Amino acid sequence: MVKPQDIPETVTFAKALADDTRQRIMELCCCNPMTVNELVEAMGVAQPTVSHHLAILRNAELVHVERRGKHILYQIDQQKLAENCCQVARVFAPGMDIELAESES
Amino acid sequence: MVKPQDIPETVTFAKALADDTRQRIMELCCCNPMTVNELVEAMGVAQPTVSHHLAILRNAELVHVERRGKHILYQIDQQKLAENCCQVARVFAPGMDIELAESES
DNA sequence: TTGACATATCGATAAACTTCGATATAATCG
DNA sequence: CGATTATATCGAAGTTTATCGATATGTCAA
Repeated sequence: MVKPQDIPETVTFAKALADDTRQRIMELCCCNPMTVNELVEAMGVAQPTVSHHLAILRNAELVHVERRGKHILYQIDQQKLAENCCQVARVFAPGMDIELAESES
Repeated sequence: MVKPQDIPETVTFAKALADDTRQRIMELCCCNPMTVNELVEAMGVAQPTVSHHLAILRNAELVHVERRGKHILYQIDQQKLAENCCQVARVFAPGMDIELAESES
């Protein structure tokens, strides 16, 4: 129910990435948690717009979401993101070997 | 200069991937060259539709194109595709180490 | 040349997506 | 409780995108 089943994961992933505003949001919260308002202020777009993009990233399961009092913290799920990148490479470039090694945890 | 604006490469790449029809085309020609007609027959969509998607893949520089007499052969540029995957991971998941090693050459 | 085949481009249509103002929901505080 | 703050959802407008029929371009063969 959470994920429409006909659409391959690689398509959901690519669609989630396929917008400049979304990529800018992703860069902002790739390495530390950000509230929606912090993202709004950093981005210079309306709050519903940021919420909309965050919803898409949530659906693609590319972000950690954590309620912290009044605020909600968003942060990129780097593991998921990297795994999706590897999956894309495996499917469309099977002749290349892509390895995922965590640098720390 | 081949790339028009200040749209990041990662956005062009993600947009090129962000369609189911296109991903099916990409799977068909990821490992061996295919003519447009072969793709049309395998896909069950109209020829202009396939040409349209191939143009998008060309713009993203994700395919090799080779004229072979009357036919034009398309094949995924696996190297480029894998490099783009790595770039996406580097930008949005810098805490993960992604390595690209060719399995053959 | 002409004709046949392969692919690209054009133009129209419909569906999907982005954006934002207005409003609803949820949590906190007094 | 009511007021305030933070975020999500709704609805509309504008933009982009996918699709396909018609047509143009390019290539080969006779």
